[in-house]
Amino acid sequence: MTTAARSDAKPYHHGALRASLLARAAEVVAEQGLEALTLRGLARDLGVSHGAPNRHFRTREDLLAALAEEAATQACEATLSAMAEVGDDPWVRLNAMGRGYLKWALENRPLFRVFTHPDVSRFADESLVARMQELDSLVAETVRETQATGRHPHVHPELLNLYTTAVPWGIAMIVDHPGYEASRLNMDIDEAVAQLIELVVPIAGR
Amino acid sequence: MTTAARSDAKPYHHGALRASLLARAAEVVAEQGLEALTLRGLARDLGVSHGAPNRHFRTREDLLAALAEEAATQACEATLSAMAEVGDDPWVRLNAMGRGYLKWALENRPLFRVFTHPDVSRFADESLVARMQELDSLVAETVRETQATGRHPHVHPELLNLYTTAVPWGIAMIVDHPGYEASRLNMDIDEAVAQLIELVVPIAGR
DNA sequence: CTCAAATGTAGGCGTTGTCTACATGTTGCG
DNA sequence: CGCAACATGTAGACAACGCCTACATTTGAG
Repeated sequence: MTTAARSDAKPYHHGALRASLLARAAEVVAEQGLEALTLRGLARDLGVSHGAPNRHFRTREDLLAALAEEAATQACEATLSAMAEVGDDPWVRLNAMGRGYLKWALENRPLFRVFTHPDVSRFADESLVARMQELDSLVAETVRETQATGRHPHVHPELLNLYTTAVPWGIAMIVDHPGYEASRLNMDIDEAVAQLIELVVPIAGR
Repeated sequence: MTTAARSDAKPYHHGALRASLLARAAEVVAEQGLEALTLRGLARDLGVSHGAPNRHFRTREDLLAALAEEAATQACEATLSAMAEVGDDPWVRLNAMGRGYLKWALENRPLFRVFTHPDVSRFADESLVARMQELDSLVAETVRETQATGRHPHVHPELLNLYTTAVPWGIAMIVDHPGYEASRLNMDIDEAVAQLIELVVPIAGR
């Protein structure tokens, strides 16, 4: 189908090739899986030569790392901004973080799928890993505070932390997995997210 | 014990190439990721020619499907046999299924990683999908029974089911993810699994 | 024993990632 | 303005890969 710019003469330079590569890459991963993502395929889709992507991503792994970076940035931002909107009660804060993270994951499935993909996060660079660990530490600290105020006091702290973080992660993964019928979740997304997180960090009486 | 079972001279036939391919493939996926899995690489590792794997798996996807099949079979078996060891109380049954599944996942991480891998389960054939859906139905039915006897009665049934299944899945995914320090979980695995599942389906007083 | 089926080998074709040399726009600076 | 450095895209090469076909060797049923 040769999607090249049919109208006028195609300019020598694409203009925004790096951003276009990232956008198209997220689409391809979401639609056909990570294995279907090829630099040459992206180049074809965007109407440039097969070597052009090399100017922006020296290797395929560099492209994946950039995708993961973008996704992780958004996920952190969603989690932290949700936290910033509530007060100091650790239960309420933890609940808000869970809702913010899960809602972002459900509303940005292509990007979520990218950065949870085991073969993408493997290529994450240092700055990304550091940022994710910062978020993990914040969550772990908040989990500790909830436990100190009576949440499952008899459970090993690391296990409680694992359980708490596993729920948004697992839910998003399952809903995102091929084979899950999205029709099962044709309810209001905010209500669904609230009900789900309430199971993990109940804040009904607060 | 065939004529040239083992000796200095390499026999013309490998003898158990199909099983060896699957075993080595699970190792490679676990150690280097799915992208590092190549048919030619497996052939080299096993000392056969690059075309030999083609006799057993016509395409690379066929190999992945066989891997997923093996993993799903084991996961189902672990879940169902755990369920068979307890009585009829749906809470106890659901708890046992969760423990059986999670324990299997934690003790068979390479295989678990294979069949939860988004680009592997994509290649699952019909029989595998059918078997997995059978297990899902059984879990969903048990979740419904627990809810009918007082477990989170005000939550949307599909959401409760999602939450319940997400926990073992998410925990195993997180522990399995690159970057998680396994040292955090240097406790008895049965005790850890029991504490985790108890958070989801408490059976303390039963 | 005979011979067909099963299994492994060898080579070829097209695609991919990535390197290098070259071409073409863009920009900073006198 | 002119022009040199730079950024970006093109084109060709190479090795590795999946997968196909032709051929070689072993196994096993009759």
